[in-house]
This record gives sequence, structure tokens and C-alpha cells, in this order.
Amino acid sequence: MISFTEENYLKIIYKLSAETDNEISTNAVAELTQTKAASVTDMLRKLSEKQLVSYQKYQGVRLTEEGQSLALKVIRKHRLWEVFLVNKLGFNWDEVHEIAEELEHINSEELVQRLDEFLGFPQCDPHGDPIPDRNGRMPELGYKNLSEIEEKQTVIMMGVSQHSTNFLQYLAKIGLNLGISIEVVEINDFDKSLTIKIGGSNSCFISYEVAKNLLVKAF
Amino acid sequence: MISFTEENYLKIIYKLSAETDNEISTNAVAELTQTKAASVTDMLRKLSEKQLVSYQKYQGVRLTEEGQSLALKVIRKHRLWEVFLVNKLGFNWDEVHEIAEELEHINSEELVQRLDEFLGFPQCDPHGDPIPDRNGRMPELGYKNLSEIEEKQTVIMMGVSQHSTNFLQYLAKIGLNLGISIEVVEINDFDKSLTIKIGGSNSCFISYEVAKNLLVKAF
DNA sequence: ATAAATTTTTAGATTGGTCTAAAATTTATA
DNA sequence: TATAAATTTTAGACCAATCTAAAAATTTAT
Repeated sequence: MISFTEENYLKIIYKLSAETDNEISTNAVAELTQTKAASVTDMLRKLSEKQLVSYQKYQGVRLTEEGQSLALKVIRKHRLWEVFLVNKLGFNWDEVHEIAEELEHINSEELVQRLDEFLGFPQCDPHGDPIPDRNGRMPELGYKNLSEIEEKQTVIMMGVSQHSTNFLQYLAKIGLNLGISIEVVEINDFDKSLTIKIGGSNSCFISYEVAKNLLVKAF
Repeated sequence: MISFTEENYLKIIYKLSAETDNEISTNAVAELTQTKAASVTDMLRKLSEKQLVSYQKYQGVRLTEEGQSLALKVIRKHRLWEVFLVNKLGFNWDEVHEIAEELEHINSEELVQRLDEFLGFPQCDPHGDPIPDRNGRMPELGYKNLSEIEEKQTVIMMGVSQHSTNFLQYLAKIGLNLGISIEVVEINDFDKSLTIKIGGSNSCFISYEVAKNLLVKAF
């Protein structure tokens, strides 16, 4: 059996792995789990004994096949529950993360399967993140970060790669909703900040930091 | 904060209290929590310090107002989730108990409220058990046990007071579904077993033990 | 009314997850 | 490349929830 806590570690290691090909450092894990490095070391040893990660001390950690499969199951559940909360219960997309953090640990293959069906087999969650299928395959949606788009191009807002309430409420304030068009009017050379036009009308200035967290697709 | 485990103890003490006016014994709690009496003693002391139960050693335990209110919140969530699983996801009533045991510990008042609304404010769960309202009031449905019904009377099957898969599957086998009519054809003097007619056609023989666990209302 | 049986509590240990402080290792820098 | 800085691990502790074995209290039965 795998515990609630262990599932959280796997999920976090998975997310960190998505951003790099290197081993994940103890400190990086500690930051996301909101624990101390010493606690992470203990847990990594345990996960390693269970063959869910490969871990050499001082050398960082990496998920095994089995560890990744478990991580993807948790992420699948998290994202399906988020769809449920938004599409069926009427929550806003900035209200569902915390609740889904709890729901993702409910254990029942049958439940996940039926929930998926009830929701109409969604491809992505309310933040535009892809939902792994029941075999742990992550659909390739081909979105780019707004920060990679060139001047004068127009794209469609498809998601975010940062889920904090703060960030989502900021987006709501400047009128950036899923599905809206974004034209990159101008890119500032020295800090890569951008001027964009939202929905064909509102002009708006955003930082590079923000642009990096917006997922878009070409028109 | 109250833990998952503490919530389970409160729920179990509540259920035992519903059957008697006396204090609940340590052993009775141990049986339902699937733990040893020694563990129960420790937990009762802890719940007592938190003012969720009143407890004198060797004298059994009773919920305080606050303890009862928390227990009812857990039961409310359990039963609402059962309705969701059966009515929305298409589970059978004998498949949902275990899953609801996990879902009942998800913490979000807002979620419970919206779920209740999404389900159309149901009065009772798929087993016919009443669902406490958001203020912790248990609706009085006025059902009786089939064992209290007299010969020649006809009633409607409204629920069960025993949720084991075994029992529910036995009911399914003899054709006893919610809403069906039951005529008490004959009551056997020496063991109180009964002959009943189900849905106006099938005659069937059931034990007193079974009859005690069937909730019915007069026609 | 007292002895026997049962129930309950205490004492002490274990496991999972966490912590702090100190030691060991790796990385960066002068 | 030696040393300083940063990271990571170890050692030892704590808390929650559980256990077993033994002691204490209560209940039952003779």
C-alpha cells in the first residue's frame, strides 16, 4: 500500500521532472512538499526501498517506471476532480485546487473510470492541463508558452502552468480567460515583457514571468 | 483541527448512541473501529480533552454537543456522496459504502453545499438513511422496521439499517428493492420469522434478523 | 459477600512522518 | 586547487495512532 504522503512526494517529483532531464534535488522537493530537507531524505530512502524512485545519496532522485505510473494516476484523479468541481458544481477555476488536493487520494479505479465517463472523457482540466488517460499516457496538446510567441502573432489562450489563486485572480482581473485571443503587439528587448491585445480590443502590459505561465495555441 | 481518525471515532460513537441512551462502552467502540480496547482508551482521553466527548474512566463515553455536530457533518457527507455515486455515476447501492468512507473526510463546507444542491437536496441516501441538513438536523422520516409490522398489513420498502455487501446482495437476490411493496402474510410464533409477498406476487420466507434490518413505511 | 470472569486502563514499545542540530559531501569561488 | 558556501545526510527527538502484556476496576455468579 502507498500512503497519502508518499503519493504527494511522487506527484511532486513528477512535476519537477517535467521541467528538466536531470535528477531532482532534495531541496527542490522540500520546497514543494513544504517540509525540511531532512524529512525528504528519509522519504526518498523509503520510496527507493519500494522501488518507486531511483536514488543515490547526494545525487538527487528520479522516478522509476512504477513511480511515474503512480504519479500519473494521482495527477489524473486530481485533474478529473477539478473538471467535476468546475463543470458540474460550478466552482471557479481558482477555487478548486485545494479541494482536488484532497480528492486526488481517494482510492478506487472504478470510481475514476466512472467519473471520467460522467465528465465526457475530458482532454484537459479547467486550467488547460492535459489529463493522463487510464493507461498513464499524457495527451500531447502541443501548447506553447506565450513567452515563445513572436511579435505580431495572434494565439488562443488554452491554459496556465501556475495554479495559485493569486495568479488566477490576476488573470481574471486583466480579462484573460480560456479561449480568448491574444495578439503579441510588442516584446520589450531588455526584460522580455510584452504588450498584448486581449480579445481583439483591450491592450495590456504583462511581465515575462506571467507570459511564461500562459499556455497558448496558434490560431 | 480534527483528524481523519478522530472523525471516524466520533461517527462510530454517534451510531452506537443512536441505539441506546446509555454511555457507550470502550469495547463496543473497539469493535467498530477495528482496533483494540487499549487504543480506544487513548483516543477517548484525547477526544475528551478536545471536549468532543464526555468520558469518565471505566464509565463509558458520550458525545458532547460539539462532538455530535461534527459526527453529523461526517455522516451528512458520507450519505451525500453515496447519493452521488449511485444517482450520478451509476454504482449499485451495495458498492458505494467503502468509497464513501473515504470521501466523507474531504474538508470543504462549500463543496458539501454545492454537492447537496447538485443532487437536488436529497432527503435520504441510497439505503434509505436520512441525510442530516447543513445545521446537523436529522430529518424524521418515520420509518418502521418490518419486524414491527403486523400480519396482513402491506408496507413499502424504504431502506435498510445494515449496509454489508452480503446483506444487500441477498436482498437483490430475493427481489427486495427500494420502493417495492411488502405484504406480511404470516408471522411464525416461535422464531418470529415471516412469510412475505414481494411486489404483489413473489412469496418469500425471511428471518426475524432480516426483518429487523428492513425499513418500511405504511402504504 | 466474595470469588471468578469480564472489561477497561496503564505501561511500555512500534511505525510513519516530521523536526532541529550537527556532520558529511558537493559545488562554487578566489 | 584549496577553501568557503551551499546542499544533503545522519543522529536523535517528537507526535499521532496503534499494539501487547499486565494491572486495576467493574460486573456477574455462586
